[in-house]
Amino acid sequence: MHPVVKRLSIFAPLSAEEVSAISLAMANVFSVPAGHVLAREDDPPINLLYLLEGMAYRHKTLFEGGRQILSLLLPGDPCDVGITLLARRDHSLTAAVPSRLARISDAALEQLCSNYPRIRAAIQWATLSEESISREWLVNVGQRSALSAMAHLMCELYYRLRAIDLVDGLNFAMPLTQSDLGDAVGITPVHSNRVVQELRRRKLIAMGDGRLTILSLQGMEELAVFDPGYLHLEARYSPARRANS
Amino acid sequence: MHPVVKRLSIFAPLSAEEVSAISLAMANVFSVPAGHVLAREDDPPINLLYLLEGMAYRHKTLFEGGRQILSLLLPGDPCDVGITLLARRDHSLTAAVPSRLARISDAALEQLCSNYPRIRAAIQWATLSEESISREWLVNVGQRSALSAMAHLMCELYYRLRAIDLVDGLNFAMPLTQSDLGDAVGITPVHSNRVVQELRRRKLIAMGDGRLTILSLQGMEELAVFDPGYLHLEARYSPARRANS
DNA sequence: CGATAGTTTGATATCCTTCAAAACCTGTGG
DNA sequence: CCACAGGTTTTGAAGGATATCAAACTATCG
Repeated sequence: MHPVVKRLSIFAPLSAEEVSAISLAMANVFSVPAGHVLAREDDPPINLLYLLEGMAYRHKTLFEGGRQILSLLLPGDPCDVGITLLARRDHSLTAAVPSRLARISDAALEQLCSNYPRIRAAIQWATLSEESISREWLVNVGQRSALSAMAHLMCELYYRLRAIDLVDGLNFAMPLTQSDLGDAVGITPVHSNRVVQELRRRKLIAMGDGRLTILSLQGMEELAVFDPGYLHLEARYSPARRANS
Repeated sequence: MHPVVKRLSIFAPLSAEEVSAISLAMANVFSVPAGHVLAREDDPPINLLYLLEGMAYRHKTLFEGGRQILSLLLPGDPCDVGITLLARRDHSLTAAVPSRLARISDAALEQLCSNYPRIRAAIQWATLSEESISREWLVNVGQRSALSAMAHLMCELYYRLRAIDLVDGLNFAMPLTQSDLGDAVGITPVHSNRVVQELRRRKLIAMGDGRLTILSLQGMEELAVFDPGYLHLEARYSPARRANS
């Protein structure tokens, strides 16, 4: 299934017509190597991208070398919805692994959305859930210990990848270096390494070769005090909700 | 001028008709006392609010007492655009001071936006700029020292309030307690106090009685390595940009 | 006037950073 | 096949920033 369809289907099932409209709109596909900078801070905001395969991250780099990873983009995630309303980009976007993306023009996206209101809603929903994830990251960095924050990040990745069928049991592709992980949770690469080692020592994870295995999901969730609600992955139109309205 | 109009006018000047349409749509006004919880985590997302006067903040509270303030809302800021697409709220919203707000139904807002496309764009822009601020907060908490982060937050407040004409020179209303400020930059109330004292000692700020004065904007900006670009407050349709397109 | 919230202070503990270097891994060119 | 370069992981030692704990002080308010 098309990655974007897969992603948006979490929000609401899409009709065959909607599915093919999406595939059609995402025709302009290209590939980039690992480390490729897709967009740079201060660039004029022209690219509307959808990640199809691989992984990318938003980040900001500081004065004296510090770097903060702001969010991780997984297959099907929209990269910069609506960004053309801003005068310039406030952060960069780079591919963490060799990735495939689709470029779509502002106009074409608007066309797609106005033809298919449910697609508009689904894309808005995807954007809202990315914002929710950002908020949780702020909690991660501001309130949790390094160990707990790292475990939390790994749990998040597991749930997000599982939702788009990209996990194999408790094992999944995780191409980020320990430095990258550190930059995501606001710690030093050296400390990131020690944290990863501690997780290994506790038999909670196994990691290497660009893959991560969660050995004890329960153990990780307890350590992180992880509650997947913020990912908004439950079916939006669940029976429980329907009963309320 | 209506606070929402003032806020949205930063994006683009609004016609008299658009101005009165906004005022009309925001007719359902109510007041809340300081500390009033406007919406709670896990609540069903029904309220669409606009802050008219005062100050509010989004926050998450943890297991064992920790609290992270996720963002500050100033007059004219939309509170929860689009949130009805989510099954439940992932964070709480509370008023920091006695505040006035407008409640507007999902349908009425959609009506307003579809009648006036420029208003839709302006609201989207306001949402995008709030997201940008959130990203900078992540940098604040993850990468800057407590002193630098606190200075950064104060600079941000100054610029945001200035943009909506709520500063008096370098002095403005800042009703947050030192604890609140600490929860915004991810530090302890005790440390927050020491940081504030250090800023005072360096003659960079004066603070008290619910007001903050920046004594040296340059000094604060240097300490924070502050660049207001992420606030996206420059006129969107500036001569410089027009020349490009 | 006592109660409650916010601010301030001091002493001590701990988490995380910094610095420096070694070990390891992978791809490249000779 | 080896040597080498560059990036990543690992280790150790030491310092610094922030947390924690406990208590005093200040202001505000009914």
